[in-house]
Amino acid sequence: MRLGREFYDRPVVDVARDLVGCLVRHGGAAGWIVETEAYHHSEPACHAYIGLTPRTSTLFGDPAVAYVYRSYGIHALLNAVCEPEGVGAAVLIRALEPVEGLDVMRARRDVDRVDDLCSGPGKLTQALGIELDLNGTSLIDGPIAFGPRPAGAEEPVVVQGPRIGITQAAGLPWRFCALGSRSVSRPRPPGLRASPAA
DNA sequence: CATGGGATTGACT
DNA sequence: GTCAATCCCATGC
Repeated sequence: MRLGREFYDRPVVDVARDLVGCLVRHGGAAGWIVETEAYHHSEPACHAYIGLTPRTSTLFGDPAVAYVYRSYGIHALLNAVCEPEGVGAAVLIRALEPVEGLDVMRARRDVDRVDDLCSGPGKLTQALGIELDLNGTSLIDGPIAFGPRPAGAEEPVVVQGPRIGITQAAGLPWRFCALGSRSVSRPRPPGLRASPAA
């Protein structure tokens, strides 16, 4: 079962929050989303901020499509395009908790520890076998599948904080994490300040 | 056509 | 904590 087009055709921050706890499947492996970030063309951290170019055409296109791009020359990062056509917005999938196909993930990543398989945006694409050729493919009937949290599964406690690894618009609290997951890309979840009494 | 920067990771001090 | 690796593509000459 997959999330429908209407799930993505909404404000991108809402989609980012609601994706935490959902399932991603590709290449014989799957994991629960435990960390996401929202990006929107109105703010400078988003690739779509510069406007419509060949690179950003996926972001401005139909929702329910995968936006995959290369970061730092090395890593493929997976996003789900949101909001109506003409709005450049997407949710970056930053971390998963491995659920299925652990052996395939280990073979692709060449690491053993479960917590290291998908605990970062570049790691999870490698673990799932997602590369740039999947940019622009449909999330409705394409190779990458996003599924809902199973009925009856416990709803994750989602904490919200500032996005990671960016310099522009760093103050926007558009990052969402499942509280308590050991697979988030940064050890300390946002909102949990290890603050001794001041 | 040359250049520079980036939504990262892993290795090393 | 620091730092290099390395590819795509937007921008500028």
